[in-house]
Amino acid sequence: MTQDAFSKTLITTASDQVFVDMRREIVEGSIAQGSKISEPELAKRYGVSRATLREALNRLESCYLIERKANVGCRVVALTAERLIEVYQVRSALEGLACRLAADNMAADEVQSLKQLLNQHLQTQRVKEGESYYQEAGDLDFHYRIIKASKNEHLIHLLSNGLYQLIRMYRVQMGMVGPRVSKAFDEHLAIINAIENHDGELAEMLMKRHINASQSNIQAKFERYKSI
Amino acid sequence: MTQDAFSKTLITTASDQVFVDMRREIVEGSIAQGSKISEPELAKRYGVSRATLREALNRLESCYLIERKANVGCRVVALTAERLIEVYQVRSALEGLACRLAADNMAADEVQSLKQLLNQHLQTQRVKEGESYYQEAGDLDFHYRIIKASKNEHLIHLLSNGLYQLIRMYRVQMGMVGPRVSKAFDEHLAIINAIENHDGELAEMLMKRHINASQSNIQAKFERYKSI
DNA sequence: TTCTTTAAGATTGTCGACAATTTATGGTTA
DNA sequence: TAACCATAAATTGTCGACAATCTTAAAGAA
Repeated sequence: MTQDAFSKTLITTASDQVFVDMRREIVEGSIAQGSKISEPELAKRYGVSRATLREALNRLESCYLIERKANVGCRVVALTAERLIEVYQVRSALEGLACRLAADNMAADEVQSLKQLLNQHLQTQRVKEGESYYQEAGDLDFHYRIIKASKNEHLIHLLSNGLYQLIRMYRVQMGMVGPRVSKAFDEHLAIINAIENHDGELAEMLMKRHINASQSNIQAKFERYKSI
Repeated sequence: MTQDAFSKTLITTASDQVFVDMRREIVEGSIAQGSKISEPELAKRYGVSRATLREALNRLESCYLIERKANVGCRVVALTAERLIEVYQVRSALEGLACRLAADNMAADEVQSLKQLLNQHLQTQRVKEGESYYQEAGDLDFHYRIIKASKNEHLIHLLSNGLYQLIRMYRVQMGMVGPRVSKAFDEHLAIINAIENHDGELAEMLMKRHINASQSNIQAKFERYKSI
C-alpha cells in the first residue's frame, strides 16, 4: 500500500493504481482531451480486467476528468473557455470560503509554518527566475495548506479530490509559467497576513481576487492557444 | 428509459435504477444512517449481480451518501452536527454564487415564472398551514430553479447531484416542518426582488443569509433530536 | 482471566464470458 | 448521388465464479 503525491490518495487496490495512473495521463495530456476511451483497449494496456478499469473510470468521472454516456462510453473532458470560467467561478467561491475558515481556525504555529513555506519559495532561485516550480508544485502546496486549514472535511474533499485535478489539467496543458509568478507571490503574502490577523473577511476577499486574477491570466493564455 | 423526479437523472440501465432506489431509501432512512452495506445481501434484494450493485455504490459515494474503505466495505453516511455545519457552509457559498449568477443572467420571463411559482406556493392552503409540501418539494423547487438559472453547468451538477441529496437526508430524517416556513417564504420573496433588479451582490448576500438561517433552524432541531 | 495467535468464515476485489445496445458496413431504392 | 434499411461488427452492461483480504471466533500461553 503506497500513497499518491498529489491527492494523497491511498493506493491499495489495482483499480486505485489504474485510477492514479490514468488521472496523471489525462492531466498531462498523454491521453488527449476529448478522446474516446475504449474499455477493452485500456484494460489490455494497463494489464487489468474491464471490471477493474471500469472502477477507475467511475472515479475519474467523479472528479470530472471524463464524461460517460450510458451504452455509449467515456470521453476525456474537453477543455473549453466556457468550462474554464465555470470551474474558476466555483473555485473562487470555495477557496474563498476555505480561506475565511482558515483565518478563523488557524493556530499560530500553523501560520508560521505557512510563512516559512513562502519564504522558502522566495529564496529559491527558480522562483525569482520565474520557472515552473513555483507556479506548479509550490502554488499548489500553498493553496492546499490553506484548504486543509479550513478544517472543513467536505470542503477539503470537494477541492482536492474534485476541482484541483481539473484545474491542474488546464494549467499543465496550457503550460502555465510566466510573468504572473512574482505578482502571485505578493498576493500570497497578503493573504497570509490577513490570516495571521484572523481577518476572515479580508482573507476571503483577497483569495477570491487572487483566484480571479489567476483566471484572467490563464484565460488570456487560452485565447492565444486557441487562436494558433 | 425513464426519468427520476428529484435529480432529473435519466434511468437507462439496471444500475441506474438501483442507484435511484438506494438513494431514496438512504435519504428517507429506510436504510439506516451509519449502517454497514453488505454487497451480497443488497444485490439479492434488488435482484441484480454484485457488479451492477457496485456500480450503483460508486455513484452513491460520489454524492456523499455512503463511504467506502478498501477491502472493508461501505457504510451509509452518519449524520452528525459537525458534518451538517460543514455541508451548510459549502452550500451557502455555492448557492450564494448561483444566486449572484442568476441575478446577472436571468431573463425577464424567467423571473416572472419564478414569481408565479412563489405565488402558487402562497395561495396553496398547505403553505399557510405550514405543512410539509412547501418546505420539502416547494422549497427544493425554488432553490433548484435559481441554481439552474446560474447557467453554470459545473455548479449545477455540484449542487443538484452532489449536495442536495445529502441536505434532503438531513431534512427528511429530522422531519423539517415548522414555524420557519412563513419566514422562509418572505426571504424567498426578497431574493426574487434582488434578482429582478439584477442586483447580484444583494441577491448573493440574501441567499447566504437565507441558508444560514435554515442551518440554524435545522441545527436547533438536531440538538433536540440528539438529546432525546 | 486476559492477551496473543491461529484458523475458519465471510466479505470485497478481480476476472473472463455472455447479453443487450450501439455503431459501422453495405446494399437497395428513389 | 443521397437517403434509408438491414445486417454485421464492436462496445458497453451484466453475470457468476475465483482470488485476496479482512473479520470473527476459538485455542493456547502468560
